[in-house]
Amino acid sequence: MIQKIKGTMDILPDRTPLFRYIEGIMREEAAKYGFGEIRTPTFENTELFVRGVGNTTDVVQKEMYTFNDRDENRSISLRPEGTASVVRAVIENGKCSDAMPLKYYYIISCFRHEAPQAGRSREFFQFGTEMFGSESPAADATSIALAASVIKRLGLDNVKLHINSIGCKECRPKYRGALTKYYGEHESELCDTCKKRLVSNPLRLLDCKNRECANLAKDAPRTVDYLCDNCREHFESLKKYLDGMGVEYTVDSSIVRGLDYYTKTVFEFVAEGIAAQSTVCGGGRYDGLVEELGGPALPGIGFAMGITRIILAMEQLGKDKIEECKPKLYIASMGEAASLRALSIVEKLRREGIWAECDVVGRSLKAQMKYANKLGADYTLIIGDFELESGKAQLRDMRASEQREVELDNFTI
RNA sequence: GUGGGAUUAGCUCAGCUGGUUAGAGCGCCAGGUUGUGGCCCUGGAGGUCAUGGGUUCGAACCCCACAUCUCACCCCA
Repeated sequence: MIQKIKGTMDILPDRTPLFRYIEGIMREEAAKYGFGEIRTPTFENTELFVRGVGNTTDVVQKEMYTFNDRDENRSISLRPEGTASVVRAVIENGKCSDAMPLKYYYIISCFRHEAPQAGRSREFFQFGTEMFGSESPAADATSIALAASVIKRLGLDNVKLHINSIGCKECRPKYRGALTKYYGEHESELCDTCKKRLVSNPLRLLDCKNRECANLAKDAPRTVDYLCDNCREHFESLKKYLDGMGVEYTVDSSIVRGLDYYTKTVFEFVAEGIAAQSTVCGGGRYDGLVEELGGPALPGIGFAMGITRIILAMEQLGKDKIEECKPKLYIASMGEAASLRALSIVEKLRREGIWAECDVVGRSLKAQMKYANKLGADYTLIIGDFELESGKAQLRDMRASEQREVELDNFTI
């Protein structure tokens, strides 16, 4: 047989209710916070992601699904994340002239060619938001509060918020310098990959899980000590907003995001007790991105929440069991005439909005009763030739195991 | 991309140092008398032992390759 592509998944009817439940909460919360849904194409010009996500990132360098368009021979890519497309759409649709802020959310699948493991697949689902046009930490706090609200409603008290500030164009180089200097003095103690990172991306040294490196990170210079006045004020103010809004957090100087566009605020919601991919939601501010992609100098902030990682966190708490809807009524029939009648009654009830089922495979009465039981039907109506003639039938209450006679043409359950 | 573990029925797994027709539980289907579910009992269907090579008189079992899953690194949601 032809198998599915590595790192993709089939989600069957026993699991889709959980996805719908989670996505439903995301939509409701987003709406409450004034975010409107935006839908953008699954694929875009490769250049959009190269410029938007950053051409030094692993995501762009080695994880994108990139191919040439059949008739125009241009390079297009499956989206590896959602932000770049939204920024593009906002610019392209002239939304930069609207009243600020602009608030969008989306629930999409993204694609990255990575080695699959727990909480990571090649096609993955995320809930994301983007908010444009406000430099104020109040905007950051609002976005974070929305994410926190979704997590709270899902009952994930094993998920904690970590925040940090990585500064702006002004202060980041200074911090970077201090960090390079500090780690340079301890280069011999670093793991091999960190030695490389020292040159390529020193910020990433901070969250290396290697024991030696993690020890060094404890005494490493912290971003918050190198922020320029503007960034420091912004961060301090953000904390006040979060305090005032009752959003709990811890400041975690090891948080660095891997996409190039982040500035100032960065944050992660981390699930405790999950082995590897424990970051359930990640986001931050990206003040230069809109301009980078050809729009006006519009600040922005957003986050992305991994739906399958959320499910992992829910599973850990045993909160992943979502009750499926059950048919209220099952009609068991015997004989062709009764089957015809069963289908017509079921169809009528369905049009009235009642959930009803009947036999469509030609099972025996006993087997139909078993099936009704398996479906979890509340009631079963039993009809055969005798009932068709008399116009009356037995309606069985499956839970109470009692039955009563009802009019075939006019009965209620 | 780099390592470790795994792959036997729809699902979860047994299968002794290679030895005839590969097993269990659950699930599915059908029965346990004439038109009534859940519990119990009986029976049945269902497997080219992931795939392709190799070693051997003989391979689910040993060797190689490949695929997928899984765990970790890397990176990220």
